[in-house]
Amino acid sequence: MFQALADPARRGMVERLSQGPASVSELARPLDMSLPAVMQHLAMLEAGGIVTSEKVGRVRTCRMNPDVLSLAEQWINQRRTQWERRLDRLGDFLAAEEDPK
Amino acid sequence: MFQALADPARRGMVERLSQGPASVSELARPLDMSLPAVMQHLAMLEAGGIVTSEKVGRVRTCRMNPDVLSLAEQWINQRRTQWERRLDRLGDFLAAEEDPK
DNA sequence: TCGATAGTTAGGCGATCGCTTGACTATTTC
DNA sequence: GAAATAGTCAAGCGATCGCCTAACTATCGA
Repeated sequence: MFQALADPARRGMVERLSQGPASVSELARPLDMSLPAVMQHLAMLEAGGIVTSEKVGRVRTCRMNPDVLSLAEQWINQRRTQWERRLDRLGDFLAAEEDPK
Repeated sequence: MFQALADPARRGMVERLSQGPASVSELARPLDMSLPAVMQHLAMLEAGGIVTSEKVGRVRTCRMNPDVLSLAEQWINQRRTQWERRLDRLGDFLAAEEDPK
């Protein structure tokens, strides 16, 4: 699912979708790339759960799924804060060494 | 840099590093994988700016860089909240339609 | 100084990625 | 119902990924 965010074109699509649903060709328009290529990217975003889509008539409408994004966000946040807490404890320890009582 | 987080082995390394610096072989130990493979993963983490390392004597010590992680976190957070704000506005709009004053 | 330890370089190999073109299938719209 | 529209399937191709082994270098410890 980080996999899905690994490609710039796909991140572009997510940016577009973050401001509202879009059809496949709308997603494709700014992307200088064939439609099938866009579909493949879309498939990866769907595989990662970041995007869902449904087809009505001949147009497929894609929309973002914030839950999965929030999961990714949490994962990163946990690693980061764990590291930062560690730095803080280290700082405390060094301060205590330097000025014991 | 999302690229760097795309592989499970690398995420494992980041998890390990989030609880403190480690040598290359410490990172490799839980990973059922040859040392050169670990080095390649490490190189990608460094390329993505997520990890830095320095060699003293014969051991290379790796540590996490929270800044870049925080950047990724922000990117995700922005897309997600933008989408959620949109949903809120839409909800308000629908509520207003249903009960106009 | 000799051997063990920690890491590095190089080459190779199969799988996946990112993209293309060409052909085809549904839906509108006129 | 013919032509434009919106999307899909399939095959193929070069580049990159993820992994390996083999060979090598640089330190450290006894």
